[in-house]
Amino acid sequence: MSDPEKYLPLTPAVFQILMALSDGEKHGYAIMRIVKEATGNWMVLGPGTLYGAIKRMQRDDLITESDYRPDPVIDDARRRYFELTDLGRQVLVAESRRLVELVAYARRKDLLGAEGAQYPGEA
Amino acid sequence: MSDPEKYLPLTPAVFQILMALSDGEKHGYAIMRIVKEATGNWMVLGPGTLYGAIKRMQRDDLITESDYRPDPVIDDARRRYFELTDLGRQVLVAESRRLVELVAYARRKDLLGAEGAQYPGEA
DNA sequence: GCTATTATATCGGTGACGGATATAATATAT
DNA sequence: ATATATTATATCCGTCACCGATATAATAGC
Repeated sequence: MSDPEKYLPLTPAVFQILMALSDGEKHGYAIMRIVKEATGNWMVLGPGTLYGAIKRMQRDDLITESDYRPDPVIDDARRRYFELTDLGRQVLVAESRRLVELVAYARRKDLLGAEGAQYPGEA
Repeated sequence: MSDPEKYLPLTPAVFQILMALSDGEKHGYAIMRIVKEATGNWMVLGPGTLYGAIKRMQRDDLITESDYRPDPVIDDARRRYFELTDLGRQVLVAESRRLVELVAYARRKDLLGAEGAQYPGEA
């Protein structure tokens, strides 16, 4: 029952990979596309970053290789599918909460406008 | 007029140091204490991290050494004071906005409870 | 005067990132 | 049928941030 907090803060690459897997198993190349799309072409994972991170995340039991296979008609034997472990999901939630705290901190420092203030009418 | 976005994402250490300096110049050791306090003893910058980061941030023109001196009665000649540059503040704001986007992304993925939802009554 | 704290600085190990390169299967176009 | 682009995974290596250890010395408190 290792404490999810011990894995924080996540690197941007690891955070995005966990996010990409949060709604179901996906193969490596799909993760690449999703991260690129989710960040508006801002973060582009090269193969070195992607597969290096995947290996470390497996080692740390954040993700695991699943035996999922799509419809054989559209399957591609090369693909390796990965999914979140329970720990991986807990770590992702913990990191998300940490980010919420950072945003609150930034708000206190007046670094963000009134836009999206927690409570309308707030300073 | 270099684009602040080019410096993102910030490392956790750099982000916290910029935050610590956001409301006025401070010397290195004070930054250490503030970061520790602001993160609830969670992030503790050792001297290697602190002064290494400071050197890089000066090189990148995010902070600059100021000639500020406190009341000579309580001054300490050893201290070196640092302050945000205009670029440093812009980068800090840009990073804060990036974090807001990440939190919104996490909300869309249902990783955060209803707690602190942007609009009460929201899904 | 002795000791703890304050304050800055450097060094070296560890590890993440990211470009380059490689290989090959699958899909598309001619 | 064949050439080409895309999909997909994998490794290597240079760079750089982090971070503990170590060092030095001024200041404050006892």
